[in-house]
Amino acid sequence: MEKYFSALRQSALFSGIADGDIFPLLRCLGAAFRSYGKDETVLSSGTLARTVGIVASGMLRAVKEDAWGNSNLLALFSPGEIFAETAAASDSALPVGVFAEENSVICFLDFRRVVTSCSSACVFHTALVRNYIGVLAARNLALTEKLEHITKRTTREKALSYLSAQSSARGSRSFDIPLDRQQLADYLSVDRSALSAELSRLKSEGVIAYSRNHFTLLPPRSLSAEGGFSQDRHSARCLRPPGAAPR
Amino acid sequence: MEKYFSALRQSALFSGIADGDIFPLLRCLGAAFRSYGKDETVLSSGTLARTVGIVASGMLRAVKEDAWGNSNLLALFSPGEIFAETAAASDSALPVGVFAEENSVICFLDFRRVVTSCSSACVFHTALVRNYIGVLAARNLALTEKLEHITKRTTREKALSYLSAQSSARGSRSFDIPLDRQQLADYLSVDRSALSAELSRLKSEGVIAYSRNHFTLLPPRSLSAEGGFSQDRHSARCLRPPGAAPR
DNA sequence: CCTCCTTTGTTGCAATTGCAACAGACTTAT
DNA sequence: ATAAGTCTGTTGCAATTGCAACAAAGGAGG
Repeated sequence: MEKYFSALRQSALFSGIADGDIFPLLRCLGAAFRSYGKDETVLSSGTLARTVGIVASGMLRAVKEDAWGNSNLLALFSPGEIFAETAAASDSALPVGVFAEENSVICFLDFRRVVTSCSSACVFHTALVRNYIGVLAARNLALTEKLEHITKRTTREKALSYLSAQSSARGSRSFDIPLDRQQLADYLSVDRSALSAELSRLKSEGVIAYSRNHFTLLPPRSLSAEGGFSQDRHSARCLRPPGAAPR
Repeated sequence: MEKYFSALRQSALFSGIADGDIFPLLRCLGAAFRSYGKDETVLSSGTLARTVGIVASGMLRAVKEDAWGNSNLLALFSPGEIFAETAAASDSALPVGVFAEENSVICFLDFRRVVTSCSSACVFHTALVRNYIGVLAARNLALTEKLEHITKRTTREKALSYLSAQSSARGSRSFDIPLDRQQLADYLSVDRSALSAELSRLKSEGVIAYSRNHFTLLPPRSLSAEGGFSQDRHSARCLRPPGAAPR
C-alpha cells in the first residue's frame, strides 16, 4: 500500500490534503486495493458502481462498445486519476467498460463514505467533497471538448479541431499526441485510413507537418501566396501516373 | 421572487431541503434574479462564470458554435434546471453560449457561497453540496449519452440510437420528442434534410412510425414474415384514399 | 543483417452525406 | 378565410466517408 502513495497523493481527490492525513483518510473511506493483469476487466459496462476507483499504478482504458461491436475509446486513466465517479455519484449503471491497458493496481473507495461525514475525519470531508466536485466538473469539460471535436462534420475538421486543442493544451505549435492512429480515429469516431489520408492531405497542403505521433501546426500562408495553391493541389497527383484518380 | 418559488423548490439543487428553508438559503447564497427577452443572450461563450444559474421561468438553450457558424444545440433548460455549474465549479471559461429560448427569468447563485459553509446556513450545505454533485454527475451522464448517439457512423444509426434512448426514457415504444427536426439534426450533428430522408426511409421499411414529433418504434418483423414486406410497407397508405400522400 | 510483426500510408470503389432548391402541410395573425 | 411564415419531406448532385486490400515504414528479437 505504501508503494502506491506517490500516485495517490497526487490524485485530484486529495489535493490540498496533507500527506500525513491521507493514510488515516484512506482507512476511513474504506479503501480496498486490487491488482489487474493487462486487458483484464476492471468494471463491466452496466455495473452498479458503489465505489470510486483511483489508479494506484498502471493504466486503464474506458471503452464504449455498441451492439455491433464498434468500440470507442473514451479515456485513458493514468496513476492518480479517478474513474467511475459519475456512476457512483448518480447511483446509475456504468455506461462504459473499464479495462487494464497494462498491469495495474487500483484503489477503490466507498462513495457513501466519501460524501458522508464521519466523526474521525470530518475535517477532511470539506476538502474531499470540493475536490470531488472539481473532478466531476473536469470530466464534464473533457466530454464537452470531445463533443466539440466530434460534432464537426468532416474528418478534416475533426482532426484539425483535435490538433489545435492539443496544441493549446501543450502551449506549443509542436507537440506529441498520446494516441496512435487507430486510437485517434476511435476517439474522433472516424475511419482510420480516412484519417491517415486526411492527415496526409493536410501535410501536402502545408497546413501541418508530422511524423508518427509528433505534430506541428504550420502558420497559415499569407494571402499573397495564394497563387501557389494549384501547385500544392497537384503535387500529389504529379507523383502518380496521369490516369490515376487523385481521389 | 415568490412567484418563482414553485420552479426553484423543484430544482435538483434544493432536493431534500424543506420549503421553508429555501428562502433564507437563497438570501444566504446571494441569489440575484434577472429577466431576459426571447433570444437574448444570458451568458456568452468564453465568459468566466462565477455564478450558477437556475431557470425560474421560461426556457434557455445552450448552443455551441464553431468558427464557421455551424451551431450545435447542446441542451434545453426548463424551469428548475441549473446551468453554468461546470464552468463555475472548474473556474474556467464557459464553453457554450446560453440564450433565452423564450422570455425567461433566471436566478443566479454565487458558487463560492454554495460550497463554502457559512454560520447561518451550515445545516443546508451538506445537502446542497451533495445535490450539486448529483447535478454534475447527471450532466455528465447526459453528455455521455449524447456521445453515444453521435459517435454512430451513419445518420440512420444516430437516429435509431436517439429514438430508442427516448423510448427507454419514457418507458414506452410510443412517445413525443421535445425537439423539432432542425434541433434534432443539430443535436445529432447531421443534416436536417438527410435526417428527414432517413426517417422517412425507416418508416417505409416498417422500422418506425411517426408523424411530426410523435414516434412509435415498431417491433421487428419475424424472419418468417419477410415475404410480407410489401404488405407492411403499404399498410399505412391503405387506410387513406388512394391519392392521398401517406405522409 | 534478416525476419516477423505492428503501425501507418495509399488507393479504388460503393455507399452515405451535405447542400441547395423546392413543394406540401401546418400555424398564426389579420 | 386568407395570407404570411414556419416546419417537414423530396430529390438531384457533388463531395466525403467507410471499407477492404495492399504497400511501405519502423521495431523487436534472433
